[in-house]
Amino acid sequence: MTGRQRVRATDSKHRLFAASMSLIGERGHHSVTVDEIAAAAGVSKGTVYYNFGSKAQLIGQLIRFGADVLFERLEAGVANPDPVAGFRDMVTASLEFMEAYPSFAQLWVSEQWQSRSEWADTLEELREEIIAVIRTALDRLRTAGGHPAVERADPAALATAIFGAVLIMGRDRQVFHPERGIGQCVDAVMAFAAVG
Amino acid sequence: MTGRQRVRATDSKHRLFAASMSLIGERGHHSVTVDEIAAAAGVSKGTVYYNFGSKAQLIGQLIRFGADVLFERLEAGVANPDPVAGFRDMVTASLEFMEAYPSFAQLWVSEQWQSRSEWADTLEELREEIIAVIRTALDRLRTAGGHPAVERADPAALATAIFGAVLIMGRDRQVFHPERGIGQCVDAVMAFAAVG
DNA sequence: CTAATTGAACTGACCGGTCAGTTTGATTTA
DNA sequence: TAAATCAAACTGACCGGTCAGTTCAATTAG
Repeated sequence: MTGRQRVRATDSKHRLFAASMSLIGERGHHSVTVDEIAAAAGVSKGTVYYNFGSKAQLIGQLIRFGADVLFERLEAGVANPDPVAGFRDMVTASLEFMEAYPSFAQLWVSEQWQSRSEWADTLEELREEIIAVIRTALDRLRTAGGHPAVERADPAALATAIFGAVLIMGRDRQVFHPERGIGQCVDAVMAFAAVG
Repeated sequence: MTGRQRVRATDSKHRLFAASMSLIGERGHHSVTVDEIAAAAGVSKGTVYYNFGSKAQLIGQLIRFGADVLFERLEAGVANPDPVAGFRDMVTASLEFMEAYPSFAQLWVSEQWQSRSEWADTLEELREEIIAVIRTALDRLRTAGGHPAVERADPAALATAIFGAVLIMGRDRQVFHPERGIGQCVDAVMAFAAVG
């Protein structure tokens, strides 16, 4: 409870978080072992279990942490009074987030559409929230007018398409096209959505 | 090597293919065991190894099989003389394919962006080919004119965005929104791409 | 006859999880 | 001020279950 005791614990947790983040981002959580994570964090295996209880809980906390950061960043986009700029901010924030927390995108892409996943419920909730945010941004574009593409399609389906485009765009950048700048990706999504 | 021998072999292979397809599509290849696949195919475990050599090779053949079918279907879209209709056909064919072979989408989504994957090379090649097909369709839209959104953005990035939108759309349908028709999804992508 | 298949037992590597013991450093005691 | 105490933090050897892959004698089918 005192400050000094927390120093070691917090440090280990952070080291483990960081190690998990990069290892899982690169290779996926299935092929990363707890021993590897511990080694990469410069900590013993026991410490992982002391701090997190299980591999699944470690990943669960990783997801929850990532979700908090993501929504914090998305809010900034929603806050922008200009609908088009707000939309752009939202897309940019998403891609920046994926760059900063690569394992989040990896986990999402590999676990979201699997019923048996440990984190299926958390991820599904999260997905609904994100779709809701996108729909809000689309609604604002729609009421602003001048965006026929946005006005035409089923809002839920359109939001899913945008979500997919951004998610895969971000993941693709990380793995295959690191030379592709975030701006370039944002432009492609904006052009795609014909709201540029 | 003779015809009659192939009859039984092919039958077992098909049964195993079909079983793998649905099990992996539902739960992901990591959580599906060889014993389960054999049982679902109504075949002994030994037969799996007799016919495929290993789990990885079974999945590899699954991927190659799926790829063949996919490209066969995509060709139909590319063949359409009208660029817009061709684009629509391409998207429709992709979504129909994903519906018919759910594990393909599952494998893709969970393995494509992972360096350590057994099938990384195959999947990467495949991805390049698909991006190329999408770019061809986009080029035709561009030369046809009247699609400012398509003309504006970086072709490679735009193709990736479309790829992502369709992939996630299809997977989302399978898992979360089976009530959403393929037509509805196609409309959303077309509206998104502002080529409807 | 031969290729294909069966099924059941077996191997062994891998890996998540455990736990008895050790380290650390702040606090108390004499 | 130095020894004793304490609890949190940490260690790493070890355990046990799981599962891919093997083996093989027996069986079936063309």
